[in-house]
Order: sequence, then C-alpha cells, then structure tokens
Amino acid sequence: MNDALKTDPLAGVTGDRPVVARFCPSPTGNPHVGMARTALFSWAFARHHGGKFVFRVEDTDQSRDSEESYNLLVDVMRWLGLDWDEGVEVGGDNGPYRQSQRMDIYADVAQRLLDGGFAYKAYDTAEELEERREKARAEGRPSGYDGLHRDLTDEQRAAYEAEGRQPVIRFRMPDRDYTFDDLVRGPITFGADNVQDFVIVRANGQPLYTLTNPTDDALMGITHVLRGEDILSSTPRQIALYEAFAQIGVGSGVTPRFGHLPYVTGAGNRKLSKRDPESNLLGYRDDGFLPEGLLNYLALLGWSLPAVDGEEKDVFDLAEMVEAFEIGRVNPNPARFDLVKCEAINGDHIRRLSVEQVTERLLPYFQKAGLIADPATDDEAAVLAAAAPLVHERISKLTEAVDMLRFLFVAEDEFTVDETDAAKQLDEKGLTTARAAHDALAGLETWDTESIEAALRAALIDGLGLKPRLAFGPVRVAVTGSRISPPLFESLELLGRERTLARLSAALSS
RNA sequence: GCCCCGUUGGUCUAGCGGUUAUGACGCCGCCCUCUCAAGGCGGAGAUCGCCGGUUCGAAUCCGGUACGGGGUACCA
Repeated sequence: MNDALKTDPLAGVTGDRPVVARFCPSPTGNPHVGMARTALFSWAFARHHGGKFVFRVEDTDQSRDSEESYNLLVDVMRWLGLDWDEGVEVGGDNGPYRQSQRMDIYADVAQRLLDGGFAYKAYDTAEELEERREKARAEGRPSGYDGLHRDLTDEQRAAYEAEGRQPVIRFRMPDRDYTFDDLVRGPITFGADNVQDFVIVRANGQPLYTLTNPTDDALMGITHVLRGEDILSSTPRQIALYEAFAQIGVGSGVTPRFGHLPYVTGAGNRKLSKRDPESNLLGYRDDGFLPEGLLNYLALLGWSLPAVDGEEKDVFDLAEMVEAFEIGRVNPNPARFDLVKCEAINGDHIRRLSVEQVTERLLPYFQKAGLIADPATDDEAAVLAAAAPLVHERISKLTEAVDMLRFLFVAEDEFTVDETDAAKQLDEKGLTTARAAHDALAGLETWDTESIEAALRAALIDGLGLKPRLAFGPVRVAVTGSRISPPLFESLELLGRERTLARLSAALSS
C-alpha cells in the first residue's frame, strides 16, 4: 500500500500509444461477481486513461467451456454497461476474439518458439513427472518441472517417439530472477529457482492458457493487464514469454504492465466460488439490482473515491468512477462480499433515479411476475406510473416493488390477505374499525387521496376515538393484504372505490 | 515442503511519521410519522495481528514472527 514504491502506471509501456486494457474470461459456468469486478476495474482503467477496452473470450478448454456460458458472458457485460471497443460480437482489427477461432495462430507461435530455441519438446509421462515431483517435495526443493528433457539430443527424441510417446511443448525459462512492478502491489520478485519450464502445448496439440493468453495480449497490443491475484505467480513466466516474443516478432515487443486484484471472498475467507448463489451475476439482475448499484458496490470492494475537502463519498456512478479511478489506489487485500451493504448501496441508486426512470425499470419485473401484460396496456402503464412514487424510496431492490404493489395489479379473485397480519389487525375491534371505514368511504363524493384521508380521519379518529395507528391498521390489512404497505390513502385512491369497498366487505364477512 | 500475496471496529474503507484513528453498511436510541421505508440527530463498537528495531514521536519506515489466502497441472 505504499504508493511511493509503485511507479506511474503509464511508465514504460505506452510511450505515445494509448492504453489498451482487456477483460478475457473463460466461458465456464455462470458469470460471477469477482469476474464482474475484474471487468469493472479494467474497464474503468481504460476509460480513465482514454484508452481502449478489449473483450476477448478464452475458450480453449473444450471440456469446460460452453456456448451457453459464452452467451451469458456477453449478456451480462451488456447489462452492466461495460462497453468494449474491440472484441467478441463487435469485432476489431485484431480478431477473431474467441480463442477457439485462433488455433492456427497459436500453432504458428509455438512453432516459432520451438525454432528459436525458446521452447522444446518434452516426453515425460504423467507418472514420471509425478514421481519426480514427490521426490523434490520430500527433499524440500520446489516441485515444478525439473528440466530433465530440456536438452534432449535428436537420438533421444527419436527413441522416445519410437516408443510412441507424444511430446508436450515446454517453454524454456531463462535462468534468472524476475522482478516486476505490480500496479497494485509494488515490486515483486520471483527467484530463478522457483519458476520452472512450463507446458504451452499439450501432447494432443492443444495450446494452453499459458501460451494463448500472452500471445493474444501481445498481438492485440494490450498495455495493461489487470486480473485476479490467483495468477500473480504466473506473471514471471509471461514476462519471459514476452521477451521471447520480442525476438521472434510476435506483437510489438513491449511487455505490458501487470496489476493483480485481490479476491472477493464470501462467508468464511474463501474466494467466492461460482457455485455460491451470492456469486451469480445474473441472479442480481433477477433480484432487482440496478447495474449501477451493483457496480458501485463492487467498486467499493478494494477501491474508494478520494475524499474531497475531507468528505468521503461512497455512492457514485460509473462516470464519477472513471473520472477518479486510479489503479494505484486499489487495495491489495481481499474483501468480503456483503449482500446487505450491496442492497443498501443499490437502494441509494434507486433513490437517485427520477420517478420516470424507476417506472421504466420497474415495468419488466411486473411483467415477469405476470401482473402486467407485455406490452402493458395504457391503463396498466398509468397505474404503475402513479404507484411508482409511492414505493420509490421504500425499496432497495426493484423486485420489492412488485411485492408492495401486488395488491393493485392482482386479479380480484386472486387477492389474498396475509393470515398472520389478519389475525393481528382484523380481530373484533379491527372489524369494527373496518366497518366504520367502509361506511365512511361508501358515501364519499370525490375519490381522491385528500377526501379519503379526511373521511377516514373523521370516522375513525374523531368518530371512534382511535389512535391513528390503530385506526388505519385494519383498513390497511383488509385492502392491501398486509400490515406493511405503501401510504394508505394514496393506495386507496389508486385501487379505486369499487375494489376498496369490496375488499373491506370481504374482510367483514370472512 | 517450496514460492508469492495479504493483516485498521462484525463487514468494507480513509490514513503515506505528530489525528480525540475517517467514513459507510449493520446494530442501539431519539425525532418525523397512517404501516414500512426514506430523512435528521445521537450512541456503542478498533490498544491499527504479534514481537523487536529506527525515531523526540510509528497504524504509517525496517526486521522477524503468527495467522489467513493463492500458486506449485498436459485448469484458467
């Protein structure tokens, strides 16, 4: 966290070229929140520096990747509003942007690394490797590849092939230490003894992430790599690969800067896994989170807006984040995802919306719940528009509005009253109150909020001598079905005289 | 085992050698009030993982150590 140790993020790599950052998930399973935060920080970094943002998909593992997951990824990026200048679906000069469509490129790069002596074929079997690994570990040595096949002669290779062994291709790590200046952590050094030769192409000819990721970053002109700390320890390998690329003419010859973002953890201290329901990004959309609310909360996990005049501000939108985002301010320590705070921040964002905007955002949730037709009728749209202000500041997720306003949209024969609430509020006294309310409202000439309030106050508070909370409780439960509801008089106006009186009558006769 | 990263109230976070250690979420109380929220006010809650060192002075700098996390794959 000592920024003095960290150099300018733009130093060394850009020159007069613009910043190019990227997000490159692999399409396995549901997109999760840690992924979204990585995307957000990379995106904000690119935008802050006026650079480009590339969205690439790393689908090189056929056994784990799926088309469905790919579609989800695109869908969620669009929902979040993290737009990309180059990448899947939108194209660009350095495509294609799905690694499964770039296999010929990797084969070519691997061959050139082989030809240049930067990589070699290794014929060890899995069993042999395992045995040597165990031994090294037992002796307290690092357990990576021991380099046994580093310098095989032609005869030795021929002999292995005669046995029918298929070689992997391994990258030859230069025998030296690697130090790089991490954008969020400062200088980090890996000793030569601890970074071994690694596989870049499988025995079956498929390239691995270890090759495809740096190859694409080099070819796509990526200047800044922001990613999870889980791959911090593979950074020296990638730097070595870049140095080889410079010599065989892959990419521009410049090594990007790296920044490793901390984990987002769940309960306990475990990294939030794809299987945790809390990590499912699209679940947040279904639950009624606003993309700007979720993103704001995610930004807070490891980053904060600098205080202005001693004032700290933690509710902000993407534009404000872009304006202020500095990678050097990102916290290197992991942060726990707190759903309750996420909801609170989301509520703040809902309240920032205009009534028109909330209404618009609410509509699909009512349609999904089957309360409003798709497309909405003029009448439904009008009721929703009139009701939205009643719940606007009462909800922290859009779906909460659906529950609060259900009584307005539900078909009359499907209207139900919460049993517990009815038991508490519609006892003998409550029914007396409800009857008085019914009679007062039945004779009302003008059906609007003011008249309704005046009539009920006159009948229940002045007439029956009740305290306000005792007076309105039974009416609320009978008419909205719950002890908790939007403001009562406004609700009754929207419900209309007929339905209001019918529900009060129903309560009296049950 | 070996390598790397991290450690400030329950959670997130400010802090960059001198502060009564910042703010947010949550929690408690009060105000407002037709319920629930929102809003306002106030409160509890941190000897800054631990031990040494440097310094007149350390949450801040240095060295150890403990604990947590990650890596150590023909996953990414």
